[in-house]
Amino acid sequence: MRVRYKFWLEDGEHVFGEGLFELLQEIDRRGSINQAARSLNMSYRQAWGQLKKAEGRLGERLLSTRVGGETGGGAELTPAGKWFLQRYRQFRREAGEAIEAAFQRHFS
Amino acid sequence: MRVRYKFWLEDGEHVFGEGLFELLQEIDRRGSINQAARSLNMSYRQAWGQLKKAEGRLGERLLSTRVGGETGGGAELTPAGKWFLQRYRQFRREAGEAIEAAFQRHFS
DNA sequence: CACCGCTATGCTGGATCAAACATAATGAGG
DNA sequence: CCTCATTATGTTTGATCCAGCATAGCGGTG
Repeated sequence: MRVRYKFWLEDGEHVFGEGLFELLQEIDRRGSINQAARSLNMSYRQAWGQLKKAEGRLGERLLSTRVGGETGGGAELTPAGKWFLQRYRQFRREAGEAIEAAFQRHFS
Repeated sequence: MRVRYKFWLEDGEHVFGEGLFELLQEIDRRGSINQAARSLNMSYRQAWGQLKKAEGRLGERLLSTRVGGETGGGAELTPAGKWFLQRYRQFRREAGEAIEAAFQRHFS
């Protein structure tokens, strides 16, 4: 038996969660939505939809994108995107550890 | 912006979570699945299904039930049910508080 | 013996959420 | 001007979960 969990940020509606976190992280690393999506084993369509929705709800751009050109185009995080990514990474780590610790204390 | 979260216990599959917790708590308080379900604003059908599934996966009875009689019947927690209820209540509180605290630290 | 409140289940239609498919457009380079 | 990798969307199909309806049986009580 083990504990599972998920958390996310809301502002009325779902705004930022695990999926978006991993996606941004991978885009930051690889420089394109497409490659990030593939590396996370999801479709470009899905990744793009998630990003679009989040940006709409945040009222803020997370990515700046380019179309065409040598590499076909690409994406990189805006300052707001980077801010979220880092904040969330830290939060996520601490929250996850706390949950695991509480689980250990009470079960097992 | 606020944080939302859920957690649950798995043993391969989902075994015990928020829904079941509230349900057990209410059954413990009221002495019947039916009344517990109504007070939680869910159908008896739904409550019963949840309980049944959980018991199946745990391989353990959480309730002992009576059918017929003066009050029509009723349900009360087995020792295993009480054990889960109390453990989970404590775990849940601590985990929730830890998550909120981490959220405060990193956002807001 | 009819009634009441409860346990105990089956079934079916809807609703929501994800996956798959399709297509347009961009801009550097051969 | 054609190819290539990418952004950018619409649409459609499928799958899965949830809600509501229906029904049966039990055992006190009036």
